[in-house]
Amino acid sequence: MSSFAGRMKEYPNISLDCFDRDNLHARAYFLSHCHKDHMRGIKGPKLKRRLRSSSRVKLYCSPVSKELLLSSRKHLFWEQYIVPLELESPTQISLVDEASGESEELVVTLLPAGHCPGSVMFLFEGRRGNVLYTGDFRLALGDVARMEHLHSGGRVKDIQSVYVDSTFFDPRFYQIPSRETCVSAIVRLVGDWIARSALHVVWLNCKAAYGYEYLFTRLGQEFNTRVHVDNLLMFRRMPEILSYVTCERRTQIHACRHRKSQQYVHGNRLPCACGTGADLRVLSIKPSTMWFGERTHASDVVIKSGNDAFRACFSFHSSYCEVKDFLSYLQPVQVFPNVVPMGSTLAEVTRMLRMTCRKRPRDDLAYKPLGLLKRRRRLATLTTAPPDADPDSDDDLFDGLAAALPKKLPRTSRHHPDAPRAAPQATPHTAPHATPEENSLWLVARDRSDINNFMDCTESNDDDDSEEDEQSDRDQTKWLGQRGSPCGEPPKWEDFFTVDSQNNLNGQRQARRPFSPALSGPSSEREDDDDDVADFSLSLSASDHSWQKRDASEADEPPPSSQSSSDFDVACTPDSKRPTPEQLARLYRKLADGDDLSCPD
DNA sequence: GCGATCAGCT
DNA sequence: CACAGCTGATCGC
Repeated sequence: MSSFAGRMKEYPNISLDCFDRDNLHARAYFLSHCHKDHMRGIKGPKLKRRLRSSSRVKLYCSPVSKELLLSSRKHLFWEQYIVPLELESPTQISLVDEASGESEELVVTLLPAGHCPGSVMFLFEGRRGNVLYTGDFRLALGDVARMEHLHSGGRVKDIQSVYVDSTFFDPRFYQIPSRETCVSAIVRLVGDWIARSALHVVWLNCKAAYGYEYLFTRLGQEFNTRVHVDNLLMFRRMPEILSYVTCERRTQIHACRHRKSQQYVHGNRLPCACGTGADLRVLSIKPSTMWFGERTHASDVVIKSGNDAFRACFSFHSSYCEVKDFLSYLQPVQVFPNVVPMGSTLAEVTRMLRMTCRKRPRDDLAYKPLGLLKRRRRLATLTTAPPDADPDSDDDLFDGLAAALPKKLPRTSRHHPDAPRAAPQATPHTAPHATPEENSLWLVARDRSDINNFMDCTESNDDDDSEEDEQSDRDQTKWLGQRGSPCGEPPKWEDFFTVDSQNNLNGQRQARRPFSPALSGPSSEREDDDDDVADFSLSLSASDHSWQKRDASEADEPPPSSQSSSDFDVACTPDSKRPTPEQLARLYRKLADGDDLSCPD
């Protein structure tokens, strides 16, 4: 749950995801997505008065969030104040103080966040630096490198602060199975069950208002059916979702809810069939977050939790590993947590986030040639040499550090804070479906952040407290220990998927109840919502939604890598090229021999 | 009567 | 495996 108070220190005249208290005086509002914990005060009477007395204040959000927000009558008063912004379209905004007339210019860009329909991150660029507010997000490893608007001139933008979704920024939540793995597991579980008979139905015990839609659409596609939900109104302009959900109860897949859902399902009845004695076999699936430690061998993605009941892994938020990847890539000057992870403290999460930051302000650090490490600077695909570096000087070698590094570890220079930071070019960090060879190179590329992390931790010894040193040591061990993969050995989530239909789904027959015709009667009080949809068509962009249907041409592509939790079609970094197999083979030979990698072939 | 806040629950 | 959100009790205006 977000505990972000609404304002960023760089731009205190705007408020994000919070609409009460001090935020009542904001010159502009931003809504990252339509979950209630990001809408505090959004329908408050004080805010309504403020809006009525202002001619300039607006609410900026994605077009999908606008639809979702306005689908509730309580929020209709916002309609004239909402400015929907397309994703990845930088927009200049004037923040005007209506009393004094003073104005501040700001450029905002919405980036896909992968949390729920319409969810976005906000990148602000203005006089006080570039600041990224992530809202809630689930991005896979490497996604950040493919976001064009976080780069400029082929380099990562200089980010002053990131206000980050730290829900799972705790090593306990080190890895969470990818979105694709989880959905595939649920699809298989559902398929095994509903194939048994027309009376075998599935109930998805979903909690949040939005976020499960890509699961519904995937199930709808797989089984050529629709998922029964309570209300369609909010999706009326979203045909990609709408065509896979229904208010008609006569379907085998349900995500309907009822105040006493749990007890009805225990009685082998669906929430929508409460009070009837339908002779159904209901399989209950509760999507819930499952996580695995750094060295944990991930177990099942679905777990049997009772008679005809399963929990299935599902996460709206990035894992520790994914958040760390995100921040290590951006290297902001500061990071602030939006959430205190369960069982942690604000101080603890803040301390851990600091380790992903640049260690010194860009203006304060005089560049030190990195000696032994500097040669890696010439590995053009991975790093860019600082402009003032002398490539032939062997002064100021990090001898001690070099000795501490494993001999065969691929080495790279640390980014000079003033140096341009290269966006990945040929790094398969950006390749969603890498071959084994490409994957290996990707691991090399990943080692850049791993080693930077090592360097950062090592260098922090002289200016950080001893407690932090201990943590740094632990992190060094962790990151070096898992070399070969961004998160240890690449987990093959597919291998851990062990829904054994024979063992798990058989042999739990319960006494059947008399079938009730109620299920085939009028489907719902709101069933005619189905008719409301024809005259709208709000297109969901591919980069905005993971449930976007894939082209037929993509059907034969290999499955995404194990940690690619996001299914977004984020554009590749401009000008990137894939290395040829020959180039890769040469590179691996050199790596294996510990050779200098910088010499061109 | 309404809103804010919190505990309890799922 | 812990997210997101509903319900009900309590308090203040």
